[in-house]
Formats: sequence, C-alpha cells, structure tokens
Amino acid sequence: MDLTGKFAVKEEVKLATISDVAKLAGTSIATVSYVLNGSKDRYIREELRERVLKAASQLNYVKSGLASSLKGKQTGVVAVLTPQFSNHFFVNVFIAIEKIANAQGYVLSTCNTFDDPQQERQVMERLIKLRPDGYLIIPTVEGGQNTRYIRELGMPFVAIERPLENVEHPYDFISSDNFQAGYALAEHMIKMGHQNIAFLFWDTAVSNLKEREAGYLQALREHGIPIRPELILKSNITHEEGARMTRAILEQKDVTAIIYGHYLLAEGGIKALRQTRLQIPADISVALIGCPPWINMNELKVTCISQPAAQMGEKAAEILLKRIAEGNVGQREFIQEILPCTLQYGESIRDLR
Amino acid sequence: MDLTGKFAVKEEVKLATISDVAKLAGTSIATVSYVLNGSKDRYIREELRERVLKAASQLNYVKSGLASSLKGKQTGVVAVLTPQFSNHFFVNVFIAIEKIANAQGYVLSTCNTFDDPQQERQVMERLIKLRPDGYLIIPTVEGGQNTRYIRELGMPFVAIERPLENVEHPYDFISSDNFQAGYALAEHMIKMGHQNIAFLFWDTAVSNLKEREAGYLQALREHGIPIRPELILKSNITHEEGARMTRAILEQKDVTAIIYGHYLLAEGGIKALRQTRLQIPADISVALIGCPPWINMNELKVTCISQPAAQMGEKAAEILLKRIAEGNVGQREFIQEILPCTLQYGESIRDLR
DNA sequence: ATGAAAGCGCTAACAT
DNA sequence: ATGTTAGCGCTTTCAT
Repeated sequence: MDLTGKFAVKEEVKLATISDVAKLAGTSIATVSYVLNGSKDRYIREELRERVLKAASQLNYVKSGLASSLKGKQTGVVAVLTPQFSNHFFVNVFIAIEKIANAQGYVLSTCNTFDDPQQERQVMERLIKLRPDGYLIIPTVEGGQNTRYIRELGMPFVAIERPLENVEHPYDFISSDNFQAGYALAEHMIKMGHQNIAFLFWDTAVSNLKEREAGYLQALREHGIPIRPELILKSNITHEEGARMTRAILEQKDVTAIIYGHYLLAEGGIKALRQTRLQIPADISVALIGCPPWINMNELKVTCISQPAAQMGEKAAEILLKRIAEGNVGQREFIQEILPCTLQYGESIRDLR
Repeated sequence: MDLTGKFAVKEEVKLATISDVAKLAGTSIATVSYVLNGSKDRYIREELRERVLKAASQLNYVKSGLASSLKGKQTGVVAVLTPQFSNHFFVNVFIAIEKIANAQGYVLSTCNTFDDPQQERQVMERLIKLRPDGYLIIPTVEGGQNTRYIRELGMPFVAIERPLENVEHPYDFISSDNFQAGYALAEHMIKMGHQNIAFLFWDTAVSNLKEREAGYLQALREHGIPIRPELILKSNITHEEGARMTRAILEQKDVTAIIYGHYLLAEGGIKALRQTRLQIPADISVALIGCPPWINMNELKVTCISQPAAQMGEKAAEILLKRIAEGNVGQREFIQEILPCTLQYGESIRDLR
C-alpha cells in the first residue's frame, strides 16, 4: 500500500455545529444543548433525546470548546509552565500532573521556559490567550514578575519547586525540601567519617535552591566541622562545568568526598573521575542531589537524594483543580508545602570509620 | 515572610475585553482590533494608535483566543498525542516538537494515551474540543480508528513512529527505520562472530515495530545463519519480563548474544544478568534497540541503536506547521519518511573472531 | 416539554 | 480615517 502520493483533501473544513445537529434532529439548538450536556434541569422526551443523540453521532459532532468557554464555561485547560523536558525531574513532575489532570478530564497546555524569564513572559502570554482554568508553574528566577498578572486577575495558579522572588502576597506553593536534601547528604557523609567534603553547585539566583548549600553548611556546623570555602564551587549546570569543577577540587588533596548539588554536574563530574586513576568510592566518595534515571542502572549504585517529583506534581495539580472547582474567590487559605526528599543509599561513599 | 494564611482573592475574575480597551481609549472596538493586530489594511492616526496601545497595556489586556478563534482565526494550538512521558524516546520526540512549535508561536496541548486505544479515543475527543490547528500523533494500535474523524474533517495531522493500521488513504508519516534497527544490530553481532543470537521483544500488534524482528531475521538469513525460533521470545515490555526472558534464554547454553528489542526489556535483562555469575561481554553479549539515558553513564558502554527522536519530532512538527500554513486543502502530496537509526558502538559485545 | 433569542469577545465587511 | 454591526457556536433565561 502506497501511503504517499497525491490525495484530494476536503475543500471545506467544516465541523458540525450545534445547529447542524438541531436541524438534523428536527429540534432547537436549546434542546440539543440540554441533551448533550445531560442537564437534569430540563425534562426531554425520551424519543427526542434519542433523535438528538443519533443526529449528533451521525454528524460526528464534537462541541466547540471555544464557543462553550466564550459563553462562560471553563475551558478544561490547565496551563503548565516548566523549564525544560530534558530534565528528568521536571518530566516526572509533569507525568504526575498529567495523571491527575487527565483523570479529571482536563487537558494540559504546556510551554517550556528554558529558565529564561523573557521566554517565560512570552509563553505565558500565549497561554493566557487560551484562557486556561488554572496554571501550574515551575517559575524562573523572575517568575514573580510574570505571575503577577494572572494573580491580579484572580486566576488560580500553583508554583512548584521554586518560590516567587520579591512577591509579598501569599500563594500556593509546593516544593521539595532543598535544605534537608543538602543537610541529609552532608550528614550522611560525615557519619561515614568524612570531613573534607566538597560541594559543587549551580551558581543560581533561585533562592530555595541555594538552600541545598545552606543545608550542607548546617550539617558541617552541627558536627563541628570547619567550613572551608575553597571546597565550595559554583558555576553553570553543564557536564563540562561538572567535569571542570571536579578536576579543580581534586587539586585539594585532602578532599575525600564530593557532593554534587545538581545531577548535570554529577554526570559531568563522575565521567571526569572515570578518566582519572581514582576509584569510587575507594579513592573518592561521591553523591548527588537528584536521582536521574541512570542511578538505577549503573553498576555502581551512586548514593543520591531522591526528590518527591511525583508527589509534588500530584499535590500541585490537586490543589489547583480544587481551586478551580471552588471558583477561586473569597477568603482563602493558601497552601505552602515543603515535601521531604529521600536519601537513597548507594555504594559510592567510602566508610572511613 | 509568611506565604501561607488567609488572603482575600478578587471577588470577580474578569479580564479586560476589547470593548474595555476601546472605552478607555475613547474609540471603537474595530479600531482597537486593527491596532492590536497590526493590520496593514487600515491606516490609523499615530496618536490614536498610541492611545489604544496605552489603554491595552494599562488594562493588561490579552485578547481572548477563544473569541478570536470562534470568529474563524486559528487557535495557535497543536495537539500532541503520545503514549507516555516515562519513555525517554517519546519525551525526546516531544522536546523537538516543542522546539519547532514554540519558535513559530504555537502552544502544545498534550495528552498521554498509555498505548490504550480507549484512552486515545477519549483524550482525542477532549483535544478536538479545543479546535487545535493540527495534530501530532504517536498512535496506538488502533490509531487509525481514532484519526479517522480528524482526517474526515480535513484537519491536518502527522503520524509519528507508528503507522495507522487498516487505513487506506495516504497520510503524513514520520518514522524511524525499525527494520534497519534490527538488521544493523544483528549484522553487527554476526560480524563479531556470533551465531546463536537471541532476540527478546515486545509482543505487540504495532506493525512496524515488528519490523525490528524482521530485520533481525533478515540479517541472519543473509549471513546463512539458521533461524532458531526458540531464541526468539516475546512478551510485555516490563523490567520483570525482560528479566524473566533473559533467564529463560540462558537455559539455551549455546546462546552467546542477546538483542533486546526494547529498552525496558534491556533494563530488566541486564539487571538480571548482573545477578548471575555471567560477565558482559566475556560470557554473554548484549545490545538493545533504543538509547535510554543510562547508556551514556554506565561504566560499561552498552552497544545500542539510537533512534532519531529529535529529527523525527522536528520533521513532523515542520510538516504539520506547513500544512497548517497552507490551509490543508486541495490536491496534496503526502510525505512518508523513514529516518535511519544509528548504531552506537559500545563494549557489550564480545569479539568472537 | 420545548423553542426563541440574547450575549460571551472577537474579526471584518460595510458604512460614513 | 474611524465607527457600526453581523455573526462565529455555544449556554441559558425567558416565553409558550
């Protein structure tokens, strides 16, 4: 069967409308509307109802959400703004969102921001055009600026993982516990007998991501370990920088362990380590915040912090859909939930005790 | 700063409309419409134009895509139907789609089908309600049934990776070369001196995925290697089944190599192999079709077939957007493109020569 | 029990 | 150069 080649496409693209259905069924558009929406407010003769249903199915009628929403109905659309889908964490959040939204009959309209506030602003405007019923947003550093508008309109949104900077009003917010993530990993290493622990991270302005470093510092402090600023390196989150910072940190001969604050740095760093003579964990211990898919396929199980991505996506979607159902008006209790991360034990940290 | 707590939300959710803008600017809605759409068909006094622009920005006006589209304009929405985002391949296709669509100002509305025709039917109807300008679809086995409707309406769509079964008419289709994938991997193993090569795959009805097996068989045939049906196992694509089939195949003591036709089977299988005393590739050689993210982080680089996901997504999106721009009417040349996969050499196949 | 008609926010043809 | 208005496909109030 040849599936290429010329083929005549319908000249006129025309979907059946409610009045087409009414005409075919020999009734009014009001009746059709009531029948198809299964309204209880109106009794309709069984015979007529069936005629309408038959006409609709004959015409393959699917009602226009545009017209319906224009008339005041919800659009059934949830807008999702997320940095990018090449990051497994964001994808996992999205999967959970889709699960919840889909179960309740919503459709997701999504745009990536690439962590660029300009891009975020642009796609947000595109999404607003669609008049979604609500927004789920993993904001950029300037997300607060961009959510201002949808907030002022009273359209519900839930921010995920990153707080809105410079925003005074309360808002719904679901995040993982970044402080605890840094703390737990550092403490685990300390308890394994490590003292000179390097911390490699993203040089970001996102306030709560910086908490990972704060957690690391706090763990050191609490265990009376002097903080050595030269063991804390920050840069962009790329494989190259992960590798570069790893090599730089190895200059400090007394470092026994490295914490990667971001999975991209870990990937670059671990690959760089493999090119040295150093063995993990015999010569150098490593661990990371985040749990990329390779963790579970690697021969050597790397210790990591698993973020509650699925739980976050579900929670955020549930809150949003509740807001939408409630109508998002009046006095309201805002939710701000910080979900704990999980330390996933591996074999990449040497026991120095 | 306490971000939780009660907070008064606007009672009335009301976006500024075109007539609000007109009123504030002291002009008619027609003028506002022409100004904001930057129409060349109409001259407007510079002073008035600026007044309109100012009024619009003061009111934070964003035009309703609903009303605009209802009036006949495109929605700027591309519907994407994809099996699921837990599969890296589909995510990579999606990333590429988003790149192209976004660059041209489109928004993606997406639903997962979980390879379930029922679900596909349901979410397709949900998406049709939005009146998207076009559809990008990685179909289920019964995708042909479900695309029938959008095709009859002359709404453009492009099928990706899986052909529409039992569909007579031509349609746009972008796929990877599944036959070549199976062929290349089997041939590579044969050239490395392997003869008793097992093939573990998905027991699926998707016709062109079966081509992977056809390619494998063809390679054996061409190299005069007898086909042993007992070395071909098929089941569901889960880690458990990958492990089970792997253990089953190891009963055949003379098998020297295993081809996994799907990455999930490979993941389960390779983990199962690690639990035996067998070493890869010393005792058993493995390779897979697909290139999951762990491939590039594993200590042992596993040989695999890399599918052109990004290229597929880009191509499909470009074709669709072209169709949309052209209006999808009249005589048309349909495109059916099968893109080659790449053999990514690793260290998981023993050289028996 | 059912139909007529107003109106949602736009675009564009038509009028001035 | 700008304003008026019909109409896109629905929902819902008001009639009958």
